[in-house]
Parts: sequence; C-alpha cells; structure tokens
Amino acid sequence: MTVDKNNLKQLFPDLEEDLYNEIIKHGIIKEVKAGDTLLKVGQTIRSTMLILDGLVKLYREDDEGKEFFIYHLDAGQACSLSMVCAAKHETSEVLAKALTNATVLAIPLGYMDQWMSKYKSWYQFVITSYRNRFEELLKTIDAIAFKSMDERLEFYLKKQVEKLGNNLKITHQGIANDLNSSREVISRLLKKMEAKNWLTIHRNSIEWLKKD
Amino acid sequence: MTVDKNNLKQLFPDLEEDLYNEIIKHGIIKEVKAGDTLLKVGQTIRSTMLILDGLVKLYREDDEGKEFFIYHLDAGQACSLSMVCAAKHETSEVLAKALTNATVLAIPLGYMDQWMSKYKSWYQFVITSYRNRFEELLKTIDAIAFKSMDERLEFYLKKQVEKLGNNLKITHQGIANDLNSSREVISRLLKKMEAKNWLTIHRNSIEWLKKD
DNA sequence: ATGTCTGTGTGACTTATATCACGGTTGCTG
DNA sequence: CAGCAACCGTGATATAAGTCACACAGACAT
Repeated sequence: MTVDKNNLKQLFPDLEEDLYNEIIKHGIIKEVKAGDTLLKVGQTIRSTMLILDGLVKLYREDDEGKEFFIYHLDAGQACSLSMVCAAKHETSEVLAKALTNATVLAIPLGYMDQWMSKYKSWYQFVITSYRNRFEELLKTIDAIAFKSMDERLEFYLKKQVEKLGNNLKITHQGIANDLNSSREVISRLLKKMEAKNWLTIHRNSIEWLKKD
Repeated sequence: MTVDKNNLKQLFPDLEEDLYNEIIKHGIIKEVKAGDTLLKVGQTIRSTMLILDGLVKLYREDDEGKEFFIYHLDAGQACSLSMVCAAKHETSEVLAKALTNATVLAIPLGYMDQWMSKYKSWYQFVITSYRNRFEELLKTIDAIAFKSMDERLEFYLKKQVEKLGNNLKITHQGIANDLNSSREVISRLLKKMEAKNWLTIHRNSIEWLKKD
C-alpha cells in the first residue's frame, strides 16, 4: 500500500497542507499481518504510529502474561502512547496487536517534536488523540469498577460489533481472555443473551442481533 | 499565598525563563479548602490547573454518584485532564477534590495553546504530564482488572502513605468508597493486616508500619 | 471410518465479595 | 448526664464469579 495526499486527508482531516507533505515525505509505511504484534510491553519506542488501514487492539499485560483488552485503534487514529513514549524515549506500557491486516505509518520521533511547534494542526491532533484515548481508558475503568460481568460482556460485544460488524469471528475463550474471565462464565452469559434474542451463537462466531 | 519565580522553579523545574514570567503574569491563583470540589463532572473547563500546594484527589463517578478513586495530584503537577479538555473547550470527565487546603494556579486556556508552540519546555511539560497520568490510569486498571481486594487495599494504603505519611486520618467507610467496596469487607481485611503487623487500627485513623 | 483437536454445554463445587442485622464504642451537644 | 450520631466488629447469609470434571460435536487429516 502507498499513501497519497488525498488518502491522508480523508483519514486525518484538518491538518495543514505542508504537514501532509511532510508526513508523506518522512513517514515510513509498515505492513503488518493479522495477529502480528506491533508493540511489545517494555519495547523502546522510536516512532509515533498512525494507523492507515486495519484494526489494532491494545492490551494491558499482567505479571503472568494475561492480556486484558483496553481499546481499539482504527484507521485515522494514532497510538497516543507511542507519541508520549516516543517524546521521552521511553518504553511501552502496553501491548498492541493487529487484529486484521493493517498498514501503519511510522513517524520518526524527531519530527514529532518539530511539527509540534511548527504546525498548530499537529498539536491539535496530538492533544485530541490524547483526550480520546484518555476517555477510552476512563470508560474501561468504569466498566471494571462499576459493572458486573454481564454488563461488561454486553459493552465488550457492542464495541466489537461497532468496529467489526454484526458477525463476530471470535471464540468464547477469546472473549474470556479479553475480559480476564473464564470460558465457562462467558458461555453461560452468552447463553442467557441468546435466550433474550440479543445474539445467536455459532461455532467460532457470534451474530449480534440487538439493535439500540 | 503568592507565587514568585523561585517558588515556581522549585515546583516546575526545567521551564524556560520567559515562561516563568508569563506564568506569573497570567496565572490566576486560587485557594481552596480541604474537602472543596475543584472540578465537577460535566463542568466546562476554561483553564489549565497547576497545583502549587496541597493534595488533590481525582475520582471517576458512576451514574448513581458513587466515587471511585483514580489518583492523586500533588504540588508540582498539572491536571492533564484540564489541559486536554481546555484545549477543546470540553467538559470534565472526572471529579477533583482538594484533600488538604490547596493552592492552584489557573492558566486561561488561550495561553496554553500559545505557549505550546512558543516554548518547547512547555510542550515537554504537557507531554510528560500526560504520560504520567496515563501511567497512573494504567496502574489503576491493573489493580482492578488483575488484583483481589486485599491486594488492592494494600496498594491503596501504600499510595496514601506515600502522599500523606504513615498516619492516615481516614475511616473504613472512606476507604470502602474509594475502592468501591463495602465497609465490612475493608474492616475485615484491615483486621487481617493488623494481625500481620502491617498496621495498627485506631478510631478514625490507621498507622502504617510495614516497611518495604 | 478413525482418531485427534478445538470449541462448546453443563452440573457440582469453591471462593471472594457484598449484604443484612445486629450490638458496642467513642465523642459531641443540648 | 442523656441522647444522638458516627464509627467499628462480627456472625449469618446471599450472590457472582471462578474452577473442576467430563461429555459431546464439528472440522480435519490420515
């Protein structure tokens, strides 16, 4: 995949003309396959990443390697963490995995700083990015602090449907991992939701029916 | 309380000379009393806040008004959320309360933008602030996603001790609220910790003994 | 078709946490 | 001092979630 200016404008509107040119000039395109790890916990970050295509999943990892899903990044978004870490030459605190084949644009960290003072739109973009990620994190906290498993499951499925469509190719075990629960619990809860006609369960997939 | 440059330099090192002058010139000092609310959920934010003195507690609120503690801000820190919200004229997502009497410096949001491109040190400060808050949030997520109540309580008490000293003036109910648990549970867990000589329980206060 | 692997369904059980219902203590206030 | 309110301790019980054990079903290779 290649990037041209129109392409960029669609994904990242409201940037300055010159900035698009710079991005095209200095950004390094990377293609990753579904399932690939984009960012490991503890990895030093040398560039900011803009998602051009595909869907990326962010996880938090615990000591024993259990992966807790925190949020998605999709085309037109930036990995705020990579921004902030990059700016301080620090290491990653999260795990990022491509859920689908994806294309990302890596911006070497030098430009990040430079553009920040040179282009007001870049500064706006970074700040907005941050705010959005922060909000996602707060929503995640709400879910685990205040909600029970069935509500969290509903919330989770809705997020998936929003990004991936009504037909989710996912296993019960996969959901359990993302929510840091266990397969049996998820299976039983899904059963209840099926009884309420919110969804239908198939092998290796779930079809979401509920509207609102 | 008033601010002079030396004062500022101690609290916020590594900023440019001119920037200190601007901060003093344009910042508005606000004194708040212990227990006061600095920021309500849903409130529109018009300025960025720098904490000059005292300790502020940040909460996330649920639909029924339950308050879940997320992190502290103390002197020398900035409310990142106020920064990001300010930049977009948006409303607050969190609740901030002064735990002690506190002094904050409000920077009208216009300067926030201006300084961002004018002073590299300001940009660095904002980004660093962000990163730190983000990390706190991730730690909070770790705690609730992966840990059990006793571990969370320990983690919580340690954070309090770090900020407030070994003698915590707090009730069991207060802790329960912060952790979104119930008084009885906290009482019982504290009992166990007392048996392990980690702390001693007094009426209205807890004395932390554990070293490491 | 046979075996094997992965995904799913389900009952029985354990455990952590929440809730209920008390009773006791401290300390303030009229 | 009486009375009240806030704080704390504790047993009984309820509930949600996690764990264990096992059975079964579809997919796929040999």
